[in-house]
Amino acid sequence: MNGSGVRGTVTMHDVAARAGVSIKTVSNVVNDYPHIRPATRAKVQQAIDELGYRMNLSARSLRQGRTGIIGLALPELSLPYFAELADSVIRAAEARGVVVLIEQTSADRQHELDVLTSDRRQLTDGLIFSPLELGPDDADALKVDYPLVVLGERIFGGDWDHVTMNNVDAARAATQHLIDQGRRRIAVIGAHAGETMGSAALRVLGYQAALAANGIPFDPDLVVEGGLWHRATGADCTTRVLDAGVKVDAIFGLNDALALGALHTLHARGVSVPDDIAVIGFDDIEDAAYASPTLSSISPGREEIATMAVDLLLARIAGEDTPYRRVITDFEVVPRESTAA
Amino acid sequence: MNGSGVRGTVTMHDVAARAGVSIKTVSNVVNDYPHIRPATRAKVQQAIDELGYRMNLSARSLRQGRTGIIGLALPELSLPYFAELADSVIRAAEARGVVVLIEQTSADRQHELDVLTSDRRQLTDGLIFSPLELGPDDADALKVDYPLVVLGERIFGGDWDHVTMNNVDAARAATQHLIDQGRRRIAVIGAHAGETMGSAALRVLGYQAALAANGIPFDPDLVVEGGLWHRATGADCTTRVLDAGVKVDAIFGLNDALALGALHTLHARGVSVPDDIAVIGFDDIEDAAYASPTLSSISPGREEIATMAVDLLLARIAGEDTPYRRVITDFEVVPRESTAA
DNA sequence: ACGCGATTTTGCAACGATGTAAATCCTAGC
DNA sequence: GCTAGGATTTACATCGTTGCAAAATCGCGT
Repeated sequence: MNGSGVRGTVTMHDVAARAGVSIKTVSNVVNDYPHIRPATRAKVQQAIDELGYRMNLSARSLRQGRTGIIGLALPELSLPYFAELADSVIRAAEARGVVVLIEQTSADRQHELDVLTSDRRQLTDGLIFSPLELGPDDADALKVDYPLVVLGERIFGGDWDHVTMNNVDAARAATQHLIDQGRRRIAVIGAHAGETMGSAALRVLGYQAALAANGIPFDPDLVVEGGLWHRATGADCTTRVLDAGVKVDAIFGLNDALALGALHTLHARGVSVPDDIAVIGFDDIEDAAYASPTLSSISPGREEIATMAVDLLLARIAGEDTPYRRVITDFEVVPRESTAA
Repeated sequence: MNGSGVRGTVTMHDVAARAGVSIKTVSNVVNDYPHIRPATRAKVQQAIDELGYRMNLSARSLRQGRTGIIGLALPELSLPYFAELADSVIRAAEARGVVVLIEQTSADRQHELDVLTSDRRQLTDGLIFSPLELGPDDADALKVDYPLVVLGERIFGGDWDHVTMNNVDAARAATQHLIDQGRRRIAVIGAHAGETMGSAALRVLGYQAALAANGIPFDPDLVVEGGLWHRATGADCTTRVLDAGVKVDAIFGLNDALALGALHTLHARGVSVPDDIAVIGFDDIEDAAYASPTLSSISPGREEIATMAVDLLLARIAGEDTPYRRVITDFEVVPRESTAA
C-alpha cells in the first residue's frame, strides 16, 4: 500500500470510534473478557474487520511486561542436530502461540555467557538454552532472574528447569549394540579430555560401562580426542586412530556428524563398512538415514525434548512456582546398515 | 556492580534520580546524543552501571515504532540449505545490531501467504522471505506495506527487493561440468511439471540449454519429477529412473538433498559413482563435502545472499526510498569425487 | 413502575521511553 | 559586567494498550 513505512495506523481508538464503544471495551473484546454482550462483541468485531485492525504488540508488551517471544540459544544452526532441534522448538512454540528468537553462540564460552545477560533478554519472556561450553563452574551465571530451561547435562542442580536425555545409558546402549554384533575393538571418537559433565564425558562413561558389563578390557588408545563435533573432526579422529595402527573393528561417533566424518574417511581409505569396521553415531539426524551406508544411531527424542522445553518454559512464564524439574527423555537405538551383521 | 538486575525494575527514572539529572538526559546519554557535557555523561553512565540499568525495549519500540527484530520466513530448518542460510542471516543481522525471528512455512502455499499478513509482522521491522510455493499469481499478496526482501526467482517485477542467484546459468554450468566429463545421458531429478518460474523450472531450463549448446538431444525420459526436495525424494526419483530402464550415465540433482538421496539409492544398488554414474547437486551444503563419495555441487554464494538481503532490508527499514533492486549473486561449480574423471 | 443485585461498560492512570520545543547554562566579545 | 548565541538540559505530551475500580445498564421480582 504505502512504502514509506507508515504501518497499520489503526488503533483501538479508531475501532472504538467506529463501533461506538469505549477503547476499553475494544480491549475487552480482543482479550476475550467474558462479560460482554454478544451484540457489543459483534459490533466491535465488525469494526475490527472493516478497519483491518491489528494490535500493536509493543504497546501490549509494555503494558503487560511480556513479549510473546521466547529465546532459543544454541551453538549454530549449521550443525544439523541443532537445526532440527530449532525446527521442533519453533513448531512447538507456534502451536502454543509464541514465537522464537534464535541466537547462536558459536560454541564459544564467552558468547554463551553473553546470551544470558544480553540486552535481548529484555525482548524475550524466557530462554531455552543449549550450552556446549559452560561447565559446573559457570553455574552462577545461570542464576538469572527470568525463566530459563537448560538443555543437556552439562550443569546440574541449579535453580532452573532441565531437559535432557540419559547420555550415559544411551551411550551404553549404543556400545552394547556394537558388542552384540560381535565387535570388541570399539573406538570412540570426539572425546573431550578433562571434561566431567559434558555430553562427551557422559557418553564415554556409558561406553566404558558397556565394555565392563561385557568383560571387555578398556583400552585408552581407542578413545580419540576431538573438539567440535563437526564432520571434519570425525574424519580427522578416524584418520588418527587408523594411522596409529591400533586394531579397530567398530567406531562409536559421539554424535552423528562425527560418525559421518568417520564414514567419509573409511570410504576414502577403502575400508568396508560394516564388514571391516562398524560405525554408530548419536542423535539420529536426518542425514544418518541417507548416508552410504546408512548410519546406525541413537534417537534422542528430539521432538519430545523440544516440546518439554517449551512447555516447562511457558509454565514458568505463566508464573508457575513449583520446584525446578529435571526431565529425562527416552532414547532409542536405531540400527542401520553401518552396524548390520 | 549488581549482576542480577536483568529483569529488574530499574527505569530511566531511577537512573535520572540517582544521577541527579532529568529523564531526558539519561535518554540522551543512552542514545549518544552529541551535545552532552562529559561530566554529565559520566555521572549518568555511573548511575547506569551502579543500578544495572537495561533499557526496556518494549517501551522504546512503542515510542519509535521499531522493534529491532527482522523476520525470516523459510520452508523449514531441517532442510540443510535453509538451516545454513538462517545461520548466515543471523550472523549478518547480529553484526548490524538486529535480531532474527524465524518462521517456518513448511513449504505450504497457504502458510506462505499467512506469514505475509501474520500478527507477527507487528513485531518485526521487515521480512526476508524465501517462498517455495508462491508463484506469479500471488504477486499481489506480496504488495505489503512493510519492508520486504524476497529470496529466489519465483516472482519477479514486484515492488520489493529481490536477492537471487542466476539459476539458469548455474544449472547450465552444472550440466556443462558433467558433459565435460564425457557424460551424455544426464538425468535431472526433482523437476516440477507445469512450473515456470520456480527454481526447478529455471534449473531445468539451464540443463536444457547446456545440452543444446553441446549438440546433445534432449530426452524427456531423463527428466524425473519430484515434489519436495528432500533426500527421500532424490532416492525415489533415482529408483524410478533406473527402473524405467533408461540409460543414464549422470544425474543432476536439482539440489543437494536430492543428489544425496540419489547417492543413497545408487549405493544401495551397487552402482559405482562416478564410474558408472556421475552425480552433481546444487547448493553446496556442508553435507556435500562429507558424503561418500563427496558430492560435486554448485555453490550459490549463500553468505553473500544473506548479507545482501539483510543490508537491503535494513536500508528500507532506515527509510531508503530508491527504486527496488534485484541483486544476482555469483555461483561457482565445486567439483568433487562424484564427478571425478 | 420501583428497587436491587448482577452484568456490562467506561474513564483514568499507568507501562517506560523519546520528540519537540522551550528553558537554562556558558563563554566569548565588547 | 553585560549580552548574544550556541551548547546543554529539561518539561511535557505521547506512543497504544491494559488493570483498576467506579459508573452505567440490565433483568426480574413485587
